[in-house]
Amino acid sequence: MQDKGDFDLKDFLPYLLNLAAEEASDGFQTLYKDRYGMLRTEWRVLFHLGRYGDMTAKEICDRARMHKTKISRAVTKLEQRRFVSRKEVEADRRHAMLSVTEQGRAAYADLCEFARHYDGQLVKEFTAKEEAILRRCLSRLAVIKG
Amino acid sequence: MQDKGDFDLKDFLPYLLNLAAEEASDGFQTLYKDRYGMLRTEWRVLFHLGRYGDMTAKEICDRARMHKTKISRAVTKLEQRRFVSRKEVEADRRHAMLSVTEQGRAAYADLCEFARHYDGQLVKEFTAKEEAILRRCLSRLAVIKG
DNA sequence: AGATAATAGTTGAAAATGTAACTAACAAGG
DNA sequence: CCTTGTTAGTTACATTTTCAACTATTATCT
Repeated sequence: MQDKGDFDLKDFLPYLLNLAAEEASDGFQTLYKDRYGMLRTEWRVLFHLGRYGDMTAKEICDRARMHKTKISRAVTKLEQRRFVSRKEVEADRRHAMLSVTEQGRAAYADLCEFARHYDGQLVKEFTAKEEAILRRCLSRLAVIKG
Repeated sequence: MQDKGDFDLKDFLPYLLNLAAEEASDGFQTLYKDRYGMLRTEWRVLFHLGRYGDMTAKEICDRARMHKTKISRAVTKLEQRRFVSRKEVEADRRHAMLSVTEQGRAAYADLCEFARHYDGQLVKEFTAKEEAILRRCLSRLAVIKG
């Protein structure tokens, strides 16, 4: 360990990111959990459908970077709770087109509203410049491997 | 959603943070997994002991912000693999003081070395200023609730 | 001292996740 | 067509996490 004594977990980005992510998710999590009985995966799926329109599970898979089994289970549960409906595609019956129901759209709107506000709270003590840099760095980290 | 059409998941900090955290953890994860058969919880416990010296499970609990059951199980496994040893405290036999073994220290050193390098890779395309801001923002998010 | 509360840590069951194997539908080459 | 390969999605099983209950030990209050 020679001169490595100064290496702290707080200097280690993966750790910091995980901590920050957990902390930041906490407050929002309780909302979709308690109010709608959703898991994070379910909220993500609902969001993708609500935000980008009808699509198949595969498309969500690619966009959301979630494993297909997670999506499969999330869709099943969202369907049971009547937040999402599925309709087989005539042309290719392997797919099913997923749509948000009325109820789903209401939940989506509510959650988005809160998310928006919540996001604002999270960054409110940062300057505009800090916020911009933070978001930009995160975006790059989220896509590019080290 | 009226005028909320521009609200994207990519603008939502908890999502961005989670994505970035997952992505950033990926490369490092394989190291402690494949080379030492460790889980993330175990690596964290080992790190805390290696970096900050002997302490009880409770202390790790507070420092690392991990649930006590996670730590209990991590310690058990680390002990089985001879990375950590435990010694009852005379004064209060509810506690057990945890220490890193020779073998544990070697693993710790190796992982730290890699972590250090890995961290450098992650930030290498950011400017020094961006990096500083990123770390500072994350540190604050990691502690303060929104 | 004796009853009660608090603390450290463990254990067990339920929920969630990850991995791999599977089914069903389509595609393409012979 | 018919074999082989690919793709979308589901299911089964093992691992991990979470939550609640539990044990053992110490602290506190009267």
